[in-house]
Amino acid sequence: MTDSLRFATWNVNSARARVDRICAWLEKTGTDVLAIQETKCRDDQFPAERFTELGYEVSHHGANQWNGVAILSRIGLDDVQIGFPGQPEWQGTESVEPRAIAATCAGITWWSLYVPNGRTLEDPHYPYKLEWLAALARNAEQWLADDPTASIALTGDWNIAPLDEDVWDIAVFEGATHVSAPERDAFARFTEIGYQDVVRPLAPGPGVYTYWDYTQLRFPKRQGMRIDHVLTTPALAERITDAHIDRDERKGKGASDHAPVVVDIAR
DNA sequence: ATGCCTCCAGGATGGAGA
Repeated sequence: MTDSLRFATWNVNSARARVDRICAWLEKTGTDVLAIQETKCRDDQFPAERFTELGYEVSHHGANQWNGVAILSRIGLDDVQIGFPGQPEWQGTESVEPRAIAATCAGITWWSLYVPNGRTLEDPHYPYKLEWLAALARNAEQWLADDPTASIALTGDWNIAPLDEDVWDIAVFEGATHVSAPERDAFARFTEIGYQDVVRPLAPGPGVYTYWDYTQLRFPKRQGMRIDHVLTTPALAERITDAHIDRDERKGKGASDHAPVVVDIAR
């Protein structure tokens, strides 16, 4: 029993291809709760037993080979929420994509979010991304209004670099998604309603990233993006004792293109 | 050195990621 709990979020880029690495990482780091994005599988394909063997409870939400989110917890996993009220549907479909799941673990509601990519500024996925974020913000604002002392974390792959220093060369991203003003405004909305980025103060940039493209030697060249974030309510922010990005996990054969983002929370 | 992309479905190669 330590005096702090370890929570994390990680876009694993396939749960099935990454399960050995995920298990090794959980054991090595002593992580209590992990939000996973891009599991890329159906519920029946998710390697849940690999995690239950290690003492974790598991909740997964997936539909096919795209998206997919999960929560693992070894300190209790209650009140699972699949998606959020008003979560937009992708156009032309009648189903909501599996991009959001939450569970309450030791009194902390930990969301695993996979924000739509956007693709290009002209693509229909771009307004979808903005609508998705606005709908999430409306819920997040209401949760805090309902209980100003709530311990809620919005974690995952936001697909937004909030500051110019969050990409290795802002000139390269001229006219691209992830850095556009509407996306940054959509992200800033969460701080306006009271949520705080609890990682940046403890892992300041420049040159601090959570994602490196597989191509063009982006990782060894240190050419990455900070697009995975942990935003919390004020009551939870007060309990953060440490935070870091586990850059080493991006190394080696079989790595995800994202690194885990880790937050330590006082009991 | 941290190293030239990887995942999925399908059964070849193309879509998606960012």
